[in-house]
Amino acid sequence: MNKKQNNIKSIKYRQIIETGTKLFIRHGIKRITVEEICEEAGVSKMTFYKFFANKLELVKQIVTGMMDEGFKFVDNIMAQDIPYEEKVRQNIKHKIEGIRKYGDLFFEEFLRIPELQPYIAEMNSNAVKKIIEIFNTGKAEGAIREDITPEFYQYLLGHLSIMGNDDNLKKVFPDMGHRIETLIDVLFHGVFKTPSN
Amino acid sequence: MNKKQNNIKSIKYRQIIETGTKLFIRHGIKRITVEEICEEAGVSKMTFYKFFANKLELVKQIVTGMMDEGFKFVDNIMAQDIPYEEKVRQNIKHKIEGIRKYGDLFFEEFLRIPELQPYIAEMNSNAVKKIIEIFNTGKAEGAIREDITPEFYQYLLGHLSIMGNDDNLKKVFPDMGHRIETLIDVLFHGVFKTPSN
DNA sequence: CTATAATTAAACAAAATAAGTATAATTTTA
DNA sequence: TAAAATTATACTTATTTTGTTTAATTATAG
Repeated sequence: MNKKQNNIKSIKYRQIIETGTKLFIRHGIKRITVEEICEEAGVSKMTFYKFFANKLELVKQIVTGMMDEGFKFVDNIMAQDIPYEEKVRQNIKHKIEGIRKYGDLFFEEFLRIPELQPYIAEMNSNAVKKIIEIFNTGKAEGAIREDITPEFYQYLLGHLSIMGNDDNLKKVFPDMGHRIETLIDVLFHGVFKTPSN
Repeated sequence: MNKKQNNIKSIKYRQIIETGTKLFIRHGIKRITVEEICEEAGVSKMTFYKFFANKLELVKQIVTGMMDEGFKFVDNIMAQDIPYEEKVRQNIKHKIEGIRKYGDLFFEEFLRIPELQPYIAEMNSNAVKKIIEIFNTGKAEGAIREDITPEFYQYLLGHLSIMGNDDNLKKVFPDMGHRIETLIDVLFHGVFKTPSN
């Protein structure tokens, strides 16, 4: 009746997650085999299959972990006593840094896996909910212009992300921090109620 | 009787070589499939197998091409009218740059492929021959100290290569050019007959 | 110390992927 | 426009990967 397996976040589990993440980032998902992850993580195949039904379940849990971390970060920022605009800026920068850190290879392959489409849709929905939540906070605080709709806000955020990772823009602003700041300044100039408008 | 296939270095052939090299450098040899190379190179599988019996034959031809290019470079340098010591310096720098450019992944995997061991041994033997040839030129020109043996010369070169790619040394001398210059200065100080000795 | 849970190692069948070939059709090129 | 080069497709065979089963080993809590 001793239930040690309740150490759900056991050391082996974390080793698999970390190694999987590392290998997926470097080589993409399809190139990496379960056995490879096990060897690199110093874990037997049986242990892997104890925690994950298959490779795609591992992928899901990695992404879920990333999302959770992201939500936690957002919540921390939103609880701070700083201007709303500053909160949004920090959130955006954190998100884009995350995308950069994990690289395109992993995300782009992840998004195209047919079996994962329902999961991806749900993650997306969660993300949108969070964005709307932030948006509503801004509205409530009177920090966002009245005529900006949530849809347009989302649209701006999406394009900010695309532009922030654009290779041409990287040539113009090589430093990521500066690039993102500039993009926020330009794209969100008319969104926030600052002294200037 | 028209023999177009005598375009041995045809455009398709070069595309396969280039794409294969690129993919092997990024992901190593074992992870890359023949079909993947074909797709990326815009070439059908049949064309691939016209030029190469299999993936390892492609690997061989890539390495042979690299070696040939290296030998050509050495011959050019040696034909120039510059001090012997300067020739050796340029050759060493070129070789180490080559190793860096192709990265560890490709070379390390390449060197461990069992089926390629005879080929590797031959390439090695050719390389050693070339080194000895250069050494003998130096001896003939009186540019190398009398008591330096070819074996010791080779030993020094080998360790120069190892040290030039050492991560710890990279922290001390981040710039590769400076690092190699310094190593040559120190390790070969007693090899060349310079005004100072 | 000892029972129990956790992990491993090895062997294995089934599934999936990759290799390599044969054929006919299409495209290039001279 | 005819020969050569290339492709597309379909296919068989080989190899790799998956996921499971089993028994043995290791770690741990009481």
